[in-house]
Amino acid sequence: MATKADIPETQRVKLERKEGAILDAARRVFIEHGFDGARMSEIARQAHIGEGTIYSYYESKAELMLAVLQQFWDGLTLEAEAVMASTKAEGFFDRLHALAQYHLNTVIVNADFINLSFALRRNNSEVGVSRDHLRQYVAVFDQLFRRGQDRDELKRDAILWQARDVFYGSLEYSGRSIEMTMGSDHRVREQGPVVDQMVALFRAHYGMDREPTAVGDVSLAQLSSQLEQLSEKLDKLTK
Amino acid sequence: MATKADIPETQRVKLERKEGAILDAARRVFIEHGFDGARMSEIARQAHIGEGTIYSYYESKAELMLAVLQQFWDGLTLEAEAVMASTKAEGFFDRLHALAQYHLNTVIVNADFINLSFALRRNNSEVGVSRDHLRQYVAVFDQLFRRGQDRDELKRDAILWQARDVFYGSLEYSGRSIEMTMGSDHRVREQGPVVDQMVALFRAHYGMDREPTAVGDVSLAQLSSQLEQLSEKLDKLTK
DNA sequence: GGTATTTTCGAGTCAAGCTCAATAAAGGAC
DNA sequence: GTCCTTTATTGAGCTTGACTCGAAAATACC
Repeated sequence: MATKADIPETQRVKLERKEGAILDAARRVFIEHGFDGARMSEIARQAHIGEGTIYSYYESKAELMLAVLQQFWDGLTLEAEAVMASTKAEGFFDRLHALAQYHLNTVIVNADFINLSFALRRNNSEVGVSRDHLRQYVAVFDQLFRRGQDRDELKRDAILWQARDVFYGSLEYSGRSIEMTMGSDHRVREQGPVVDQMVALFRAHYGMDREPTAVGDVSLAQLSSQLEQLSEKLDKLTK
Repeated sequence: MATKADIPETQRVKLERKEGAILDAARRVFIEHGFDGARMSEIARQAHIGEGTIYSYYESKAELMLAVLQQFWDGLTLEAEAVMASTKAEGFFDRLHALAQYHLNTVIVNADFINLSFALRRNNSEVGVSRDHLRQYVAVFDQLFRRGQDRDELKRDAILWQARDVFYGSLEYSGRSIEMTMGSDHRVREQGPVVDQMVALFRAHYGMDREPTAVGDVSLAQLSSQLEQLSEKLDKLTK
């Protein structure tokens, strides 16, 4: 098989356009019917090609789904980055709030795709969303968190991987709880408290202690230490 | 079809034994080959029955899988309760540590079953692990948490649902990270820090404020108290 | 022992993923 | 433009595996 570079431009473009049509049709059908419910014949019909043609682009139904999922995760990453870019507020916690809100909603709306991303690996050996795609997505959080540390809004000794696990893990779990306990209509109402509480947890646990009394360069800890030393001196004095 | 109560004891016992054999065989085959990879013929063979017989016990392959999953979650609940019962330490955080360790390991070892529990609902309409089974499992945590509040080890105003989401969600996410980034061999090594950090987070965020020895976490009230003690000492000295 | 009922069975049906030989389209040489 | 080579497309058919169903075996009841 010739590599892409060997094929003239027009041909290559045409092939990629067709591949895109297949991918679009596949995404629509997978979203509507799920993985098992989706028919290859339906995907072919919607892409205006023969059923056999799909198999000259993708080895199997599972690999086609994989391609759809990777496109999906790439889209999520771009959207998350867009959310970060469009957030007017500069502070860490405002941005975290925006990211949490976006992610929780995403998790609920796209629950089936997200589940499939992890379930596929099991069912079909060696077929799973690549680690890189997931890493790229969570990199949005990682960057935000590190920047928060640089700006002294977060503790320096905060552990990034734990914060990441808490953030994405808790929101995913909350999302599942929300969609399990209520119909698809009034989901939005319950998302607020979840996001607020998540931000509150981060502020309390990873945020810098912002005591209003810490005037100048003297911290409360230093004051406390000084007091203890003074107390010891007095103890010696009185004996 | 006659109900169970109408059938004489011997017959009922025999039928339930056969149903158990099917369930056992199904669990083995599902674990080995996954849902799609599992063949109904293989399950029938291992259960020493005809393939058609399965369908007089379970409507479909998906429903059989559902039965296996429910048995699986029931087992998890029992094990979690056993872990709580066998933990010698009475304190909340020691028990939480034990539960976190158990759950993280469970999530890693049974990742495929757990994923399938949520993925199945999507693929096959109306087929999913019942909310009750999941609720029963997380009830172990809920009970522990409430008891911690009763014993004044946890803040009274701590929000149970958030703690639950953080606990199970984060551990599940951490488990996925662990199994994605390393082979099946040395998983145990990486579980320690995850569990420790989870307990530390709970101690800091949900736990009652502790003694003033904690550096960097000194409240104004504590400083005030120290000052008052010092003042008393000075008073005695000057008399 | 005879009959009614229930349970078991596996060959057959059906549906869907996938293959492949035939066909069409495109590219290149002259 | 024509011939030939190479590549892309196609859908009828193959294969596989979940599921059905009529018949037979087992069981219950009298």
